[in-house]
Amino acid sequence: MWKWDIHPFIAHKRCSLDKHTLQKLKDAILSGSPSFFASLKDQSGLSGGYQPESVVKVDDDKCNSIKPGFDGPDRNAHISEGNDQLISPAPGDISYLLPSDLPNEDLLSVNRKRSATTDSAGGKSSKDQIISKNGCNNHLKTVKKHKNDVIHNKQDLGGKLISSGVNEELEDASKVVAQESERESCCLDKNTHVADVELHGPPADDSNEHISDLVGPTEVLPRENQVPHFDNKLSNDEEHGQENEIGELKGDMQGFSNKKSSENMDNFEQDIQENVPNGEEEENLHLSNGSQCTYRQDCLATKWRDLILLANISSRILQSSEVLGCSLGKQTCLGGMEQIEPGDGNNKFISSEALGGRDEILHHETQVCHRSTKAPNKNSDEEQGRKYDSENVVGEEGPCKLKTTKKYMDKFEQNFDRDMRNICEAKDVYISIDGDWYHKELIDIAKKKKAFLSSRCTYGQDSLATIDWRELNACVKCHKAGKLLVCNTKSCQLVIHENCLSSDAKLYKRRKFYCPFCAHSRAISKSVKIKKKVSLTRKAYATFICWGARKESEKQSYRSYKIKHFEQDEGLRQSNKLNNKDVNGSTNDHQHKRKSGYEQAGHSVLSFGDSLTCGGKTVASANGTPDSLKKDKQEERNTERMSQTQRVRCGDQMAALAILKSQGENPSCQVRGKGSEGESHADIRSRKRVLCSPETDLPHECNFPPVTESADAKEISEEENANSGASKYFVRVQSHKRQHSSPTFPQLRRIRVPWTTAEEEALKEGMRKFSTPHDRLPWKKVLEFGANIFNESRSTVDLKDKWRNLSKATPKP
DNA sequence: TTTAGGG
DNA sequence: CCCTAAA
Repeated sequence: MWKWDIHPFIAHKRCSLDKHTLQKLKDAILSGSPSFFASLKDQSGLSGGYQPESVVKVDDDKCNSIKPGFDGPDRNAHISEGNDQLISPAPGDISYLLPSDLPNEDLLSVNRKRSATTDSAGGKSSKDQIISKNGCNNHLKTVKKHKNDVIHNKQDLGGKLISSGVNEELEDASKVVAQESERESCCLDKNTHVADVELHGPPADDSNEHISDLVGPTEVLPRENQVPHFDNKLSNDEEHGQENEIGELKGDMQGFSNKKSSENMDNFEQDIQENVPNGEEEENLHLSNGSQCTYRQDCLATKWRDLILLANISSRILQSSEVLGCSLGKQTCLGGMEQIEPGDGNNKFISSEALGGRDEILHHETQVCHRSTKAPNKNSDEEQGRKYDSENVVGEEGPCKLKTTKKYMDKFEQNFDRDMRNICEAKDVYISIDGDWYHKELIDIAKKKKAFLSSRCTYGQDSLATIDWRELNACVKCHKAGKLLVCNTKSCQLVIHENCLSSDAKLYKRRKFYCPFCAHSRAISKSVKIKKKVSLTRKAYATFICWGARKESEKQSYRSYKIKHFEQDEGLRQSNKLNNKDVNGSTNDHQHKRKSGYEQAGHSVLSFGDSLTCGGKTVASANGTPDSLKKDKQEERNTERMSQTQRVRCGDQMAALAILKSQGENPSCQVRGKGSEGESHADIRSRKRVLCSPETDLPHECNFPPVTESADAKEISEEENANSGASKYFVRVQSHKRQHSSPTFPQLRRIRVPWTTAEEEALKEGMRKFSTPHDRLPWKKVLEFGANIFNESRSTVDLKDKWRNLSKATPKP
């Protein structure tokens, strides 16, 4: 009996026995031999053998209150025996709050109270007042008052209690308890009591006693560990001595500590009041007030257990206080929900929700209590069953607790993970993209959502499991049906009334409604996408600048050659196929030649390719889409034509690098490319190219396919040629900025620019002017001479070649 | 860097 | 047009 709840017992008795018999039983218990109670105490460890008194007691109170119904009663009995007056009034009130302590007394006192509103003739004035005023409903309030009163009384009247014959043990325990209780206002009834005590002043013996009685040995320790925070919160005012202990515990439950004790208390009280059903109370009164008390106590105990479990879980899981708090609240909520009547339950829940955090817990507890009260009459069976389940869990010794806790924890984690996955999947979240921020944010949302949903679970369901509110067709917030907004996210089960959104409903579209969680995470995802796009465009921009800056110069051809070979021979990814097609059709000869050339050149090409792959991003770049390839081709060609100013290029390149760096790009790629190229290959020129060529630097993410010279190019050039002597494509930009080029692959071969007659004439003219017999032909001078006439793409080499061709065509014998 | 020359 | 080599 001492091990476990008295609930079942009481309930059973309640149902099976008539009032008279019950009263007898009560009396018997109350008048039970002290030794018996003493033994209970000893065994339970309440009296002091076991645990650190202070700490243990508090926990015990809560825990024990639930299970060791006996202890409470016994002790109470002791107290009550001598002090009916004192005890019955005040204790009775307290008993509601406190689980086990008062059961017996409660029975008596309560009965008295209710049956004869002014039962406690001997009771203290305060007590009497309370009782008489409030009756059953006031339990909570009364409790508070009583607590206060009790405290005061005890302090003031403490002598009475003591004198009344309260056990010294109790007193001691009570002291300890009181301290603890102060700390741990979290405890259900006790909380209120404690809180009151705290608020009002130093804990009184009475309160302590009650608490101590309630406390059970087994649970004391665990709870302490877990609950500490509560204590801290609540205990702000008066518990300094316990700070040490508390401090230890604090670490665990930070999440809980946030709320304000005062608020909590107030809410708690309100909840209690609200929760206590009048009718039920009356019924209970008839049966036995004591039983009610016990039930409450049990409930409280259950709550307590839940809290502990939650605390454990929370502390272990994620270390996120928020989550923990939520989960706790949730569990508690569960208990309350099911059997509470719609009206009461809803109100309670809402209020609790609004309060959140710690308040929630308290409320839940309250709810639970409430439920319990009702349960006996209506759904006693189910209720009891549930209670048992929960209680068993709770009631188990440390190890068991751990087990269950673990179990819950695991479950919780699983659920959480699942939810996270869902959320992420549903929202196409780029978790790993740009740093941790999004990731964290999304996870945080997921956590909170999870916690939120769990906090709405009903008692019967697995507290840690997620409830599908869609199926329930009930508002997540108010638990009522009606016109509900269903979150558009598939994996999201959130259903809520528009009115329950609390925040701007305008934010949410009715037709395509996303719950606040999903909406926010979606928004984040969007921002991520946009950000990604920005980064891409930025890269492209940088690349563009880079390219523009890049100097093609005469070596341009060289590079393109190289690249071409690279693509062809290397079979550069998919792009090759396309390119090959085009190339084969139009420029077979060239390819072959180039191929051979490539071989001769050595592995420079290969190395180039490697350099591209540096940073691991390159590979992707190789793979391009055909369309993009074509587009890019032109651009690239254009670009190449234009380049000729190295200095400019270098400057621009630097700028581009800077940009890339600013983006967080790893410039290593560029560096690497340079290094590897230069070192591994004898071909200086190729190396130069690599170094300078922005291509290497280009972010491959752009996915611009490599451009291959193809029939298209020819066509284009020809067309242009037809249009005008000089094609824009070939414009050699001497200014700093070149025409844009695609950031992709280097162009294989520059576009052929047919010579115009004007150019030919200029060439002839120039040659006439500058050529000196027996001297090297001054192509450079000629070029400069006709700079304004020659196509920008013309180089000295071109002039030479052209001249040669002209000479061939029209040999001057 | 400029030129010459082979392809 | 491209590429290499020599000056």
